[in-house]
Amino acid sequence: MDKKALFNKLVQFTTSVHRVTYELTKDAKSDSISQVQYNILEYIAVSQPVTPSEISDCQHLSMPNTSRELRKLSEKRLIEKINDTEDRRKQSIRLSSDGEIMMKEAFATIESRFLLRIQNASKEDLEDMERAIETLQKKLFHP
Amino acid sequence: MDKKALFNKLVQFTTSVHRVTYELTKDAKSDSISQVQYNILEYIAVSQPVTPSEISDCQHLSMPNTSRELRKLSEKRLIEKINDTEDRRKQSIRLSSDGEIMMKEAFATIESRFLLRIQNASKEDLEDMERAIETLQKKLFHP
DNA sequence: CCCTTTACTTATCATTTGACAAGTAAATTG
DNA sequence: CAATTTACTTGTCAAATGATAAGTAAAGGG
Repeated sequence: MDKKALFNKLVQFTTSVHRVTYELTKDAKSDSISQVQYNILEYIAVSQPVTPSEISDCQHLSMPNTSRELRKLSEKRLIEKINDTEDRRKQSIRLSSDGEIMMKEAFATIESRFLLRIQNASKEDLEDMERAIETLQKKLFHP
Repeated sequence: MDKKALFNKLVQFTTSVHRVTYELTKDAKSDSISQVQYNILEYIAVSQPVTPSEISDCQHLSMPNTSRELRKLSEKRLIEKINDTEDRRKQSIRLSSDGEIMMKEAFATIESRFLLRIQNASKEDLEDMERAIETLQKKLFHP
């Protein structure tokens, strides 16, 4: 098996993944927040509690810009900042109840589109997909 | 197999794909062009010749914004616009020789990082990955 | 206890991106 | 051939994003 050929398949594959991700998530976010703000909320939703530094690292945002966006999300009552009692420089960021509701709705939209996409898949197809995802996650998209 | 469980695996998986894509492509583009401009060039590179309308559709850009970015890329001598002889409203967009060189370099950077990532994969691993990609492409990320 | 580092904030400015209104020119259609 | 549609352009404006300088407050280390 040629590694160059695998690379070319990967390029095509990631293009497909990005396209499908776009289709599943298109307009799933509320109009009241920007794309970057949505990305931050999604990250918080799956990893909470997180610190501003972690958001900065994982979302590839500078600390000043992270701080600004978190302030906006806080003003919109979508997140809560809790001061760390151990290290008072640190903050703990969580979704507020409004934030939880917003993200729950977004995920529900995305999931329903996903279910539509695989509606015709057989039991065997689903198992194949699951195995394929695990293979790639382990052998190619590992950390 | 539970479809909800598969959905959760997919969410994690696409996050991984996006992360690895970021790592492979980070700083691969020249500083002289913006991210959107790079995306357009990448699309042209793999699909040329293309029309401005196709770029607009596939890159999710309005026609006015597509037109502006193509003008900038043209001014930077990275693409060439050729008027269609059949339908004189249409244009055919291709990479210029400078554009070809720029994209060739970018792809070379990305490919070398990819090779580094799979350097320890066995022949069997590579075959597993290829099969997994084909499975997902066919059953999940189809058009 | 000073000095340095870490975590985060504030302020500011430039660039990029997105959106809309209006326009041109060629093709198509009735 | 007039009216409509298609393909693309130009101009303009606002919002989002990115980058940098400077500052605060707490923690850590000699």
